[in-house]
Amino acid sequence: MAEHSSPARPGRWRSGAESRQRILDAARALFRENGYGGTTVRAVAARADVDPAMVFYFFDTKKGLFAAATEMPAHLPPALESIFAGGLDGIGERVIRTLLENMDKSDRTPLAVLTRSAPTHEESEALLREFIDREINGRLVELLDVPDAALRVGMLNVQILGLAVARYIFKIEPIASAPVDELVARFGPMVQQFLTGRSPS
Amino acid sequence: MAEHSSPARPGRWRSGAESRQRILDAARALFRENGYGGTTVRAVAARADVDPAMVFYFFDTKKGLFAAATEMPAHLPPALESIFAGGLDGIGERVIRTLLENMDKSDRTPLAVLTRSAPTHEESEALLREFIDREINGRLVELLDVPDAALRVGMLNVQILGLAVARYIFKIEPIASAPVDELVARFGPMVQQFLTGRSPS
DNA sequence: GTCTATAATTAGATAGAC
DNA sequence: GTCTATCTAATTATAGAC
Repeated sequence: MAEHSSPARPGRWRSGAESRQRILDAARALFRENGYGGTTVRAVAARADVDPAMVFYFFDTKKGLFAAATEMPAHLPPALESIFAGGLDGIGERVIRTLLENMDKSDRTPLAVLTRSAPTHEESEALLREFIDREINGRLVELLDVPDAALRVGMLNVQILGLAVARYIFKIEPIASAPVDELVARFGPMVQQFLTGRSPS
Repeated sequence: MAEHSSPARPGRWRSGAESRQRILDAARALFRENGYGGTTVRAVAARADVDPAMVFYFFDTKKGLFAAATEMPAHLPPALESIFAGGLDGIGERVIRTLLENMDKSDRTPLAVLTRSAPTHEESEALLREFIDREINGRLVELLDVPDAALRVGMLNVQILGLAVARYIFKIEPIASAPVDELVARFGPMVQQFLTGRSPS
């Protein structure tokens, strides 16, 4: 929480871009904590230390702010590349590690934001499902090339959502405090098994 | 959605208990869909086809309504008994089947309601964690009797939350539409393995 | 770009008639 | 037990000064 401390250009204390960024950061935090309905534009403005009217200036409507705040982080897709780059071998460990490392350090945690909030039921579903389908499921189903690939990938989705909710939203112990390596060691081989192991049927 | 059809006692169309029940049903549905902040007392009343003032008459405040609506269903604890009754043998299948069968038919789905909604961040955490800790984790940790029991049970929590979110909230396919038997066959042995199998460390 | 002032709406909650 | 009417406060959103 650094107070305004820009030494350059006296008389023009904050750039528009900085205000915009402060608003986005505040919005993401509040949407994640209180959901869409539970978050007010005024609260976002107060936390960002800007005037409520500025929020509408930049994002027009509350929904516009939500859409901007829940945009997927730019640095996640590159990380996803490295998951698939190595092929199926060891993909269980890689997917769990990539997920945890990104969500641990990310302010955005889009999964957490979306699970908690959403202007409406349908929009929330669409946003999250589209992202997971496009970035993970589709490519993984191709890679697996087995008849029950969809179900196996579905099981991975359960792990992703379960970890996100348990670790970041409800902070259920010991999952919330476990080191990444520990969780990778536990979940990685298990994921590897149900993705690439023989079918139970 | 049966319309008022009580043949007894003409002139007194709805009992207080019935109105109370209608309000609770409507509240659960809306809290689950839109969260606490996104649900208005007026909307609940409209859906229950009663006057908004009635909601306050029965539950005093919006929070009181939420507390009543998210009360754990009475028929879930008995079901939990049967999970533990059989001991560790086959407990993986039993816990997954019990969870799915109860949530599939329950209007209450406390997990779904709680994951989505909550008056505040902290209350939501407390409610859900307390229930899971008391009804599942504590007893299971005892039963396991191994040094890393807490982590193994934590992994089960991840499965429970992941299944709940994927199947009931975001309806991610093919998890959402898969028959219970299929999911039990997939998740059951996996759960059994990480609960009672040898430690990976 | 930023703020003041305020319009328009909607929320939770109460009083009291029936 | 149920409804009408209403109060108060807070919310989204806009207009316009600086």
